[in-house]
Amino acid sequence: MRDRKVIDLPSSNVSCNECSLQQLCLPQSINGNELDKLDNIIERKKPLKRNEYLFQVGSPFDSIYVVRSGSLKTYSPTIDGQEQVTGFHLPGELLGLDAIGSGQHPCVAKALETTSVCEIPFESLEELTQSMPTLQHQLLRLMSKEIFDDQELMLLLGKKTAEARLSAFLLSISLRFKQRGFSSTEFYLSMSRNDIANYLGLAVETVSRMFTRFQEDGIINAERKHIVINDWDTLQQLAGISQLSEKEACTKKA
Amino acid sequence: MRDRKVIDLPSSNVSCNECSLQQLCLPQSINGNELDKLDNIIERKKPLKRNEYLFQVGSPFDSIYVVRSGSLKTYSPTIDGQEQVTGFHLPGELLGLDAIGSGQHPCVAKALETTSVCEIPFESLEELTQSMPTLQHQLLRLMSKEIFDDQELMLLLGKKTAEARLSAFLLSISLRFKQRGFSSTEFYLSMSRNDIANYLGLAVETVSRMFTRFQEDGIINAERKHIVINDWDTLQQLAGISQLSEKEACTKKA
DNA sequence: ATAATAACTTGATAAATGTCAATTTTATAA
DNA sequence: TTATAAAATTGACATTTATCAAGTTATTAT
Repeated sequence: MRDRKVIDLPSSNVSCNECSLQQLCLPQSINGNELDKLDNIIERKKPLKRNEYLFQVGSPFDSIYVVRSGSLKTYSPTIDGQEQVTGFHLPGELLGLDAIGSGQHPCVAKALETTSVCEIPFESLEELTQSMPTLQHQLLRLMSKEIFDDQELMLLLGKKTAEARLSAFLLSISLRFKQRGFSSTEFYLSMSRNDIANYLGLAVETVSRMFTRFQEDGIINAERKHIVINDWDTLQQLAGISQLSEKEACTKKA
Repeated sequence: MRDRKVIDLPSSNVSCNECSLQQLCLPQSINGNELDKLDNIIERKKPLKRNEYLFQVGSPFDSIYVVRSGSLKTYSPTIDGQEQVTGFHLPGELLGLDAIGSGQHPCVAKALETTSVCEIPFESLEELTQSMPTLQHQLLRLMSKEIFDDQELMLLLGKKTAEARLSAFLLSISLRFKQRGFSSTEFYLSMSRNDIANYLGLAVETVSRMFTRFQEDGIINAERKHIVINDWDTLQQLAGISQLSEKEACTKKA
């Protein structure tokens, strides 16, 4: 996938100003002087290696995080020792918004590959939003989007067949790669089949079978984590969700 | 249930100051002078009758809403003409937070009974939060809580048996009644079995059978919408640990 | 490079839940 | 009130997906 990227992912010390993720991130639609202020409160942490944790369940909530490069999964442990994967997080996406209410992280965030993040201390961010209405608005928008996205997933989990779930998952990933300037038809999945199954509320075996079937039907090519989408239209039909709403929610500016 | 209520639900023209829902609502932890300011931007709408709409899919987003009395359901139409119920909303709970991002309501809000709401124009609210850090913080907290709650539901839909889903649903409703000063062990459900099934990602028939089984096992008394919870502990066990407790429950009775 | 481990795939079987159909009960409207 | 429609329940059956088991392929560590 690396050779297919259209934009460069920000390396560890680039400022918001120079960051290619600006349009997907908090800085969207804030400008020069204000951007510098935001930039000043952001801490750029040293990259996480695969399987390292960004935060654990119960960790005190101090900051929200934005993925700069790489990817993470978040998951909540259940009473009976299982895990429920609640999301995958690609560059430009926020983590930790679910902890503001309680002051503690309700889930674990674990790097799926070498991953670097920006840390945004929440108190400073709140102070900053007091004098920057556009920043506040952007924060609210991003939180709202997360609520909206979660509801889409609820719909998926509640109503859809295994086939539709995997289709929707692949389309979602594809779309998000596209928004980040990568190919939407060929990419590497950083998460395991197990993670995908868990996220979609299915057994690993079911997911594996679906991958095989999609490949047999010529809809995709899947060689382990390397995915090529051959037939976007069929995939959308199978997913049975409105790609419209998804696009609008992601690209439209309020 | 009406004769069991501990607090009075606010009637249509009571101010935030006098409102019994203050501690569950946006005003939480803001005081006198500031409360008046919030109070001033809030519009108290005339009550909705059963089956009337608060907003429709695609309605422009101008305001968020707080339930004063009664209840609503929100649902999203799917591409194939189905509906997915995304939530039930009791007094003190917010609606419309999922529309901030796109500027359009992605779901329908429909009254389940005679229902009155406070309308809070979002622009005014954003302005107000600029000078009221505590109000901003409370808004962020409530949005965060919604994200958190949605993730809980995702977990339910992804991982749990029908038994666990209905248990968790009943416990959730019970808890929310309790927080509002009503009995947590005896209440009326304002939503139909169909709505519950849809919300939980189950067939109506399955929900109906579960109600019957819970009743046979003495866990609850369910006469249509009138619910009495007899055995809270078992219900919690069922909600938490699906596989194990399920077998116990089966051998216990059958 | 090789062994050990983890991830993935595939098949057979079982279990849970959905679907269809019929009936009863409750709610709504004439 | 009675007629009509809607909601809820129950049973029989079908289907999807989970589970169990085995084997294969990749990844990691020695």
